[in-house]
Amino acid sequence: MNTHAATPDRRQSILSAALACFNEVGIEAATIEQIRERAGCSIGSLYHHFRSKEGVASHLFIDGIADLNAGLIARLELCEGAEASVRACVYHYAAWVESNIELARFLLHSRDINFSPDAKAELKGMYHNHFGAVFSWFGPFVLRGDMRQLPPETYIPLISGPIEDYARLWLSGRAKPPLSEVADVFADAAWASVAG
Amino acid sequence: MNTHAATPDRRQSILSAALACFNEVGIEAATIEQIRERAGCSIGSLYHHFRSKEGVASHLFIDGIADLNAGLIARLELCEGAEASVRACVYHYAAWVESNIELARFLLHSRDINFSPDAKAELKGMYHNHFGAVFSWFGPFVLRGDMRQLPPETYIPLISGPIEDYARLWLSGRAKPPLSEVADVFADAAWASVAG
DNA sequence: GCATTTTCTAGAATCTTGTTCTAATGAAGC
DNA sequence: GCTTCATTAGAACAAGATTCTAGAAAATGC
Repeated sequence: MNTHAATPDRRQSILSAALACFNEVGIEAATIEQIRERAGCSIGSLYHHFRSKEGVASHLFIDGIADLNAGLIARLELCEGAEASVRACVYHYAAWVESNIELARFLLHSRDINFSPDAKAELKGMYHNHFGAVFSWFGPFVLRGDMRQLPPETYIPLISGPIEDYARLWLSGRAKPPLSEVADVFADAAWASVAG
Repeated sequence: MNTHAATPDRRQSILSAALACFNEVGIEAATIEQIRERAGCSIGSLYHHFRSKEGVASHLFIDGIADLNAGLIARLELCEGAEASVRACVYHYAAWVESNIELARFLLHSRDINFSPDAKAELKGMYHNHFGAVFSWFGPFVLRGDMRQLPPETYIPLISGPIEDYARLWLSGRAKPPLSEVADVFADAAWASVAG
């Protein structure tokens, strides 16, 4: 019996297994043993690739946020004008959630990861860069008067808050209409709330 | 030495201690020992009052939601007309968070409690009643045309999503202006998004 | 009042589970 | 063939959640 094959994607299989386990029972209740079994690896292997259970969760979280954010920036750069940009935030969020359901469920469900100092720093840096990019994209629109001037911290809740909240409902099964079907409603509202 | 005095509010002191611990380090990282020490009780006492650590968390969560919801219903009943009612949702949320900061932090931070089947059922019932009450309050406004007709599941995200999102930012220190200062912005947006 | 039952408290013992440690395997380079 | 390094395995360990037993306070019945 080949007791251990150095599968190159062992790392990925651990992440997938962990994602499934976390979504099924929550991060805390998911045991290393469950993840190990599902990934078909040993405890040692798991701890070789990740510092800890939280480490696996952090990775999933950070990679997920990074992908979501990167997609938004890429999409914004194709937009012309304030309204298209604001609406793009909503549509991108909706589309991303629909094509990354499991990951989205994890991201939206788990605000409670005990990040390591490293992970915290990385996340903070990511947010800093992302918000920097987003604000320098939208800044000119505000200066030009295409968008209303509001307390800076309110733009993101106004634009993304509703679709994010709806996504949580939808992912948990408490709302039926798919995101793509209601995205227009939220895009309209987002634009109305920040239009100049 | 009096080894144990049956303090009548032992229960409450456990809840307070747990709330503080949960907010400081998260539910998972908070240990029973920390909670026990802070509450000044024994392990046995703690487990006498609550089924488990999750049981304590569930109680805090359920009581918190119940208070928040009850306050909204009470406030709605003082409102005249659609706009006042919609704005009241926002203002009530803002005011409640500002006067229940610790509890709000816990509620908004912890979507990840491993509720027992009992707690799940109770929560489901609570939501059912609450949404029932809210919808029967707003239903007439929609019928009368004072409010736009939209997919039913979208009203709550539209009205409460932004202020809730902002509250999370504010509670985590990433937004400075207090809720009471920005509540108007969100109330305006909420009304604009559902006005008939 | 006294007896009894119920609620509450205490802390040791247990059991689950996250993490560490040691050893062994395979692949790559020399 | 030898060395080195990444990877895997699983036993050993430790931390912490939960259970268990026993005893004290309060409540209840008489």
